[in-house]
Amino acid sequence: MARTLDELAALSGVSRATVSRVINGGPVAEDTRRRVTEVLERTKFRPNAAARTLASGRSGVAGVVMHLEPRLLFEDPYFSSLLQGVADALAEHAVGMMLWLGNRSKEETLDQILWMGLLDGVIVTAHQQDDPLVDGLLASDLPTVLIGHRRADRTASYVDVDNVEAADMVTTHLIRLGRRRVGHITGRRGTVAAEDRIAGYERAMARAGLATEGLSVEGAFDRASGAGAVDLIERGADAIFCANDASAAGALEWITGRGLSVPEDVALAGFDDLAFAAELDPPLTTVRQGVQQQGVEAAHTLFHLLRDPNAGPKRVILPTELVIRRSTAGAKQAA
Amino acid sequence: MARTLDELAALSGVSRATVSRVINGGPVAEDTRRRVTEVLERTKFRPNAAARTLASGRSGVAGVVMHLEPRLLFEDPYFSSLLQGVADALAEHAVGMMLWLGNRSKEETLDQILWMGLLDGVIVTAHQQDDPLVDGLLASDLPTVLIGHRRADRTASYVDVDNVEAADMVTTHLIRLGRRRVGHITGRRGTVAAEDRIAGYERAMARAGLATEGLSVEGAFDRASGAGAVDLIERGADAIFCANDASAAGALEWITGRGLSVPEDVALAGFDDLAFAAELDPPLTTVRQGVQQQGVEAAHTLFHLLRDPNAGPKRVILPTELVIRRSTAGAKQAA
DNA sequence: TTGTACGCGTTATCAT
DNA sequence: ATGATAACGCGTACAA
Repeated sequence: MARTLDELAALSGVSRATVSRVINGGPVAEDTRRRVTEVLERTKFRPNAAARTLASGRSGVAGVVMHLEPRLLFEDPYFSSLLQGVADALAEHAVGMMLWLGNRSKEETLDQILWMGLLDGVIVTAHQQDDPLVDGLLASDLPTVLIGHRRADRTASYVDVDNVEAADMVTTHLIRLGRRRVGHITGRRGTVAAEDRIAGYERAMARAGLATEGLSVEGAFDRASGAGAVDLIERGADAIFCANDASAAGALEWITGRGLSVPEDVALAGFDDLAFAAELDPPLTTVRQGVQQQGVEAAHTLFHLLRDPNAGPKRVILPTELVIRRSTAGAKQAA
Repeated sequence: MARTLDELAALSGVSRATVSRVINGGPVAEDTRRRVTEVLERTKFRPNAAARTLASGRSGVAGVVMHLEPRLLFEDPYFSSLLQGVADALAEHAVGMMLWLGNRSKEETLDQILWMGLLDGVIVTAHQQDDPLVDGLLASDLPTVLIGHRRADRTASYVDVDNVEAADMVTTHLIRLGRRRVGHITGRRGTVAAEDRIAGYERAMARAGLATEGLSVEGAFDRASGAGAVDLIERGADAIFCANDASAAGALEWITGRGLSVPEDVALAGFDDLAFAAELDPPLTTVRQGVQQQGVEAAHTLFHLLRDPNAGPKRVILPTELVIRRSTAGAKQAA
C-alpha cells in the first residue's frame, strides 16, 4: 500500500511527475499509463488531499451555509429541498460539501468559515435584506453564490426567481376570477422575498384599479401566519394570496374552521408549490418555483465562477409557473 | 494583508516559527506575543489550511455520513435530530463538518469519502446489519464512529442505546397494566434496532409466561406501518408496542378510525419520544432515547479517538427512560 | 525564549 | 513523452 507518489514511482519504474500525470490526466504514453495504472489500482493509492490542495490551490470542497434556526431546516420543506438540490449537484461532480447551519452566531460562523480556508467557494442562503454573514462572505476573497437574494450592489452572483412578477401573476389570476377584494398575507418583513411579493401584489391590484387598503396583514412564512385570514375575511376579502404555501395551509385551516369554504367564499393561493400543496383539500393554487432546482443551479453557478475566476458575477433568474388548482376554481364568478 | 507566515514574521520583526507559536499557543514571551498579535489582527491574517494540514497531519474536519433516501433525512425527525446533535457538537469545537447524504450509491459515496482524504475522522449512521459503506469505512484507516449499530466485531467505536433492555422495559410496563395479549409492530427487519426491540419484547413476554404467537406484525419504522394494528386487534391484542413513535402515531390513527379508543380498548406505546409523541391524543407512552444527545456523544467519541489514536475502540451506551403518558393509563385494569 | 532548518506530498515549470 | 526541481505554506525537532 504505497502512501506517496515517490513510493509509487519507484514501484512503477517511472518518475513521480509521470505518476502525477497519470492520475490527473496529463500527456503520457499509452503503455506507460497502463503500467502505472495497474500499480495504482493494486496499491489502492490515494493522493494526499492537503498536499494536492497546497500545490494546486484547489481543494474540491465547497461550503454551504444555511444559517437558520436548526428547527426550520427540517420542518420547512423549502430549506430541505434547497439543500437536497445543492448536495445532489455537488456530489454529482464529486465535490465535497462542508455545511454550516445555525448552530453558532452569524459572527462566529463567519469566522469559522474564513478560518477554515480550504474552501474553493461557498453557497449561502441570503433571505434577509441585511445579513452580516452574507456581507462578510462577499467581502472575503471567497467565490460566493447567493440563494434567494438580490443585493443592491451589482457585484454578487446569485440564483433567484422574480418574486415581483410571480406575485403579480397569481394576484392577477385571482382578479380575473372576478374577485375584487383580494387580500395578502405577507412573508416575514425584511426579507427580499416578502417585500417583492408585496410589490407584485400591489402592482397587480393597482393595474386593475383595485384598492388594497386594509387588505394586507403581516405574516412570517409559517403556518401560524395563516391566522391573518380571519382578519382579512372580516374586512370583506373574497380572495387571499398568501406569501407561501405554509401560511396558505394555515389560512385554509382557519377559514374552514370558521365554517366558510374555499374557493366558494374565499379563493386561496400560495407560493412555492411544495409537495403538500397538491394534497390539501381543496388542492392549492400556487406558484411553482422549483426550489430543488434552485439548489442545483446555485452549485452550477459556483462551478462557473471557479472555472473563469475573472468572468465577473453571474446572475440566474429561474422561471416560475402558476399552478392552478381547485382552491381558486371560478365558482363565485360562475354563480 | 499578509498572506504567509513569512510576511507576517517580517512585519513583526520575529521569525516565522515565533509567529506560528503565537497562533498555536506555544511558549512565547508576553511582550513578543502582544506585538505579534497586534500585527496578526491588523492584517487579518488567516493561516493556509492546506499547508497546516500537510504539516501537522490534522485538518480539523470531520465527515458525517447519513446514507439514506434524502426524503427521510428531513421527514423523519429521528435523523434530523441526530444531525443537529452532531452539527452542534462539531461547531462548538470549531471542527468543520463535511456531509454525505444518500445522493449517490453507497459504493460511490465510499469512494468519494476515501478519495477526499483530508478528514480527521468520520461519523456514520449504521442501522443496517450489513452495510458496505460502514464496512468500507471501518476497513479504512479513518477513525470511525458508528451511530446506532453494534457490530459483531469488537473493534468498532459506536454510540447506541440498549434496545433489548428498553423494549423489555416498555413491554413489561404494558404487562403490569394487566394486559395479557401484548402485540408488537416491528421496525424494518434487518436493522439492529428492529431485531433488538423484538428480542426485548419477546424476553419480557416470556418472563411473564405470555404467548406471543400471532401477536407480531412486520413494520418499517414509518407511519404506514401503523396499519398493522388492525390485524393485531383482530387477533385479540389489548396492547400494542410499536417499534417507534412514527408507527405508533399511524397505529393510533387506525385504532381510533375503527371506533376503538386508546387506552381503554388498546394500550399503545412507542419508542423514541420525538417531539410529537406528547402532542398526540392521547399523549403517547414511549421510550425516551435522547436522539440529539446521541449525535453529540458521537462527536465527542470521535474527539476522544483523535486524542489518543491508539487507545482502542470506545463504546458508548446511552441510557433510555420510560416515559409514561395517557396512552397506557391503567383504565382497563381499574375497570 | 527564540531562531534555523528540515519535512510534509503534491503540482507545475522547466529542460531534455 | 519524461525526468529533475522548484514552489506551495506551515509545524516542529533541534540548536542556540
